[in-house]
Amino acid sequence: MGLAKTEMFTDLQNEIALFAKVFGHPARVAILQHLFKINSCVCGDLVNEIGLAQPTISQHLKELKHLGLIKGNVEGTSVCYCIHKENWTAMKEVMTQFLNQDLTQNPDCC
Amino acid sequence: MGLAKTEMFTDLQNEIALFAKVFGHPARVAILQHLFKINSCVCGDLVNEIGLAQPTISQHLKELKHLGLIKGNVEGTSVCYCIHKENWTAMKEVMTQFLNQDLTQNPDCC
DNA sequence: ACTATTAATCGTAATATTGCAATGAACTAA
DNA sequence: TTAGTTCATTGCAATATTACGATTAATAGT
Repeated sequence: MGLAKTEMFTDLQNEIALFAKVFGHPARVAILQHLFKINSCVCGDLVNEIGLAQPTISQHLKELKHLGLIKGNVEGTSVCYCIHKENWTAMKEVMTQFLNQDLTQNPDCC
Repeated sequence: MGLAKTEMFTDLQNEIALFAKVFGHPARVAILQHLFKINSCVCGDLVNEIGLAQPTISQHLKELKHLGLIKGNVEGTSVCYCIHKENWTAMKEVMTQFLNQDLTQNPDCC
């Protein structure tokens, strides 16, 4: 199949899964880390920084942009990318709530 | 290809990606949320709770167990699953650091 | 206009993921 | 032992993802 049955889950569950999925590839993790690290926005330096071909990086950037986590600005022939701060913060809120579910409630059973 | 070139990324980047990947499916998100919610540990109630077939749930549980996020105990004919608290906390630490990268540093560029 | 540069898109091959029917393994109860 | 229950595993079909060469589109410089 390879097809997630999203209709049987809540909006929140699907939202968490979508965000998590985009972090589920080390290249996208590396791209985001680099965008956080570099003071100015970066364009195709990412292709050199990360060792993947230009079309591959472009594809990963597209996915990140599609989820709203980064934004890109055309500057001449190059494109400048950076973190979309508001959306990142909103995403962080959702993911943090998921990660911080209460562990103290139940005694260990297994 | 369909094959992530993990060797060109850091251990941390790969670790984040692996954790994120397992959260990248709503069924696994739902399973974890249910394990957090239910006071006692759950076995095949998950099959009823979530609307997927038994082999499918079993496969998702296997992935969660493989990453160490849950543990399972055989109890007669049924198997009791619950969150692996120590590992969950360790994972949360890694993911939280990734999510909490500093946004205040750079001015918006785009 | 011509060329170079940069990045998106297209097309395609290789691999991974998802879902389930069928089966198997382990235990329980009679 | 036999039958029933529960869950894991196997095998397979459908779909998704990843990666990149080739091409295209847009801009800049000459």
